Amino acid sequence: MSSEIRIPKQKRSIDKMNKIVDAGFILFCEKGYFKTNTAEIAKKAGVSIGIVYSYFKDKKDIFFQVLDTYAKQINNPLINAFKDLKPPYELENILNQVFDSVIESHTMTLKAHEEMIAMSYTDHDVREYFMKFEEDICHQYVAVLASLGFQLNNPYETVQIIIDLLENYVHDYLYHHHECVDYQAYREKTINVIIYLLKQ
Amino acid sequence: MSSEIRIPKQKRSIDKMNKIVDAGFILFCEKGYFKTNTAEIAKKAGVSIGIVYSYFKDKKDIFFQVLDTYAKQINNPLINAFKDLKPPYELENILNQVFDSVIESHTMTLKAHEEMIAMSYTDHDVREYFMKFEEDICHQYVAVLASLGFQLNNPYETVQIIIDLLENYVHDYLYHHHECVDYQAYREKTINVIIYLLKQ
Amino acid sequence: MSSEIRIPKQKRSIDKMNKIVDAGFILFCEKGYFKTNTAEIAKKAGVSIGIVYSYFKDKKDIFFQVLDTYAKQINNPLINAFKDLKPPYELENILNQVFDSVIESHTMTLKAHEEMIAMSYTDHDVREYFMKFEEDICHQYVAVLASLGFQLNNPYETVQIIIDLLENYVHDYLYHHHECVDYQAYREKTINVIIYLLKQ
Amino acid sequence: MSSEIRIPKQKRSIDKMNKIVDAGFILFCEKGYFKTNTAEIAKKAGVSIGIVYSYFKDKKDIFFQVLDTYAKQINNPLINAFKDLKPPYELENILNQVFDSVIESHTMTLKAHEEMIAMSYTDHDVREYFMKFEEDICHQYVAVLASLGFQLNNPYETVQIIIDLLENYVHDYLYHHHECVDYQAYREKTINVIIYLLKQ
DNA sequence: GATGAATGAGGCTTCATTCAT
DNA sequence: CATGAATGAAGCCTCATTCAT
Repeated sequence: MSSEIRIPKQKRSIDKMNKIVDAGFILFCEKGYFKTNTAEIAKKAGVSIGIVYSYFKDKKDIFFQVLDTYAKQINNPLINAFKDLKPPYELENILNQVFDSVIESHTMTLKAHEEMIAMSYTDHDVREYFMKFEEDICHQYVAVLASLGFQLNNPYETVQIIIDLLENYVHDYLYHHHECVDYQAYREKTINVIIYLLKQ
Repeated sequence: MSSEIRIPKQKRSIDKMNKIVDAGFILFCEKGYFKTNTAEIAKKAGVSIGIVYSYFKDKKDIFFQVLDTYAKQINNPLINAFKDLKPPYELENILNQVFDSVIESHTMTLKAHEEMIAMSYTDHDVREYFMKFEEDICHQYVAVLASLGFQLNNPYETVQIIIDLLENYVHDYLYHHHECVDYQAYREKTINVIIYLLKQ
Repeated sequence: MSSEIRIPKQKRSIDKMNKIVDAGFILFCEKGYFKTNTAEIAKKAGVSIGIVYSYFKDKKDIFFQVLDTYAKQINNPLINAFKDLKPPYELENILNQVFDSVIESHTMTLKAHEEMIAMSYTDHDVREYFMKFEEDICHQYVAVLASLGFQLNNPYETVQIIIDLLENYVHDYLYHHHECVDYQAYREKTINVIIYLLKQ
Repeated sequence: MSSEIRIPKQKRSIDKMNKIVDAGFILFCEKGYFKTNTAEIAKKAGVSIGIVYSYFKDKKDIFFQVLDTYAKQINNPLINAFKDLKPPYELENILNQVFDSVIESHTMTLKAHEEMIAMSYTDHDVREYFMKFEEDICHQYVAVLASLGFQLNNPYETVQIIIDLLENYVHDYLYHHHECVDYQAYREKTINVIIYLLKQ
């Protein structure tokens, strides 16, 4: 009979869980899931291995909690970008703000994002989680765009393309950085295309 | 140090190498690099573990050969798509053929592609390889488009966006398949955007 | 990188370390370093392989700890031999006591000594360690002889020769045992030479 | 039925055997027996692995042949040193010539000697061989000294000590080189002791 | 509850030896 | 005869997980 996983209620317990998740987040980002071991996570979290296994079923369970945390971190900035818009409210300005906001939040979580994707290719459960996450984002975007007055004929498809364009730009900009590419022109072109899509 | 890596010249040796690479390819796609062990690769290739290590320095070396094989598989179809064009030569028709061609070749190698990306996040050498590969593709596209008479103001940036749009579509279509998305409309919209980009 | 080497503080842990070192000591003596495997050491020590690697970085690290233990075992008897001297304090009597003492301590550690030497030929680090050890012994002998009132013109060189003579005798006596040699006469002759050296 | 070991008669075959033994000699000296593998030996000898196993039963068999070769190399110079003596025939001069001769031949074979000793600690057969070798040397020395007119009361024991003194000096001089030792004084003292032994 | 020592299966790799060509 | 590709047992080491204290 293995001991049950504790669901923490007390503040101190929640603190500990968070520390473990944070440690996992950092290490998974730095080294990837398979190259990170649980002892390291425990050490970085400042707790014992035993504690880790009293809050989490196994290593993968830690990963899922990290996923959740990551999702919240990435999710809010993206959507908030629209809510925090500053005038003038023309599309290009809006999109530039969104781009900046996404770049900022990605700077922290890009490696995380990649590790999640990496895992999602290999692990069925992660994949499931990830796809649900992407759908949520998609729905939120559609709602935000509707609230901004855009009446798109194929909102989900349009939003999917826009998200992809945005993600690809940010990704390339932050991480890949091919030498042959002028990233200012790249950004302008991407925004231009998004505007084209939104105006249909 | 001690044991040299054999570079096979004889047909039978090359066959054996290919079998190992193929086995690696399949297993890395199915289970990911870290969940595949060398014994499995040897077994699936129908050879002994020892022979694997006489052709490859280590497990990662197998992965690189798989990368190479994959790169060639994915590379040629993409470019050939333009060469095998059938009339009528209008842009939409051309792009539809390219999409079909890419979908077809990806069907085989999608999982591979994803595993490569996954690895590229974690492993520096793989990343290096992958970025060089992506740049090559980009240059080839630019050349093909030039030969087709397109005079783009920012060719590399435009091609980058086009490739991303294409990849994202194919990727989502083959793998993610979000329920809320109409993939026919998604495709049309994507092609429409690409045409918009090429007409600038 | 990942797994830290534990430095045991608790008695039980130190016991376990000692058991591993002892097991290593015995096995290295019996079979030599290269023919002893880590699983054997663990088994003889009555612990799991894992625990071996939580106390020692690798197999060679075990060897170094064995070296240390051995050095202490061999070192003290040698020097103590002079301190435990019983009257009459004439040189021949003293040397005979030293010979007996060294023979006694060597009986346990001779094979160890040899394995150390063997390793020192092959492994740079072991060699370094061993030479330092030999120098220490040499200095201690010089000090002991000085404290006994011997005023030698070339103390280090004399001591080096004496140590070698002593070691060779003990070694041959305990281990080689050539049939043509009368070991009583061999011993007397050796002591005679040492006295000759000390009287210069 | 494993194939018989070939005993080469033809010149070409003997050449090949010698090449293998030479390669083994060099590699065993450089890296030690356990860190040298048969493929390396074959390669350095310029023959195929198969050839190695047609002349030698196994890896250890190669080692024994190396031992033999080494023994002859080391043996002859030692004894010849006495035969090649140049006047004036006083003892100190003679011994100095012997020392030089031994140093010269050891310079080549010191590492070999050490590796042999190392092996002799671990391997029973090697040990047997080695002890026989040492006894031979001893007998030869006794004979040489007799022919030079020395009438020793315990010839074997005396020679044993002399050989040890000689070996230790050469060994320390060539290999250990402790900083605190003046090797000229060390040598003079050693020769002085040997003379003392021979005059008894 | 908390700790971290302990376990041991399993992964990667080497290499002495054989044998088909 | 000669070759060197092939084998696979065995070695070193890691690490997810458990459990005695």
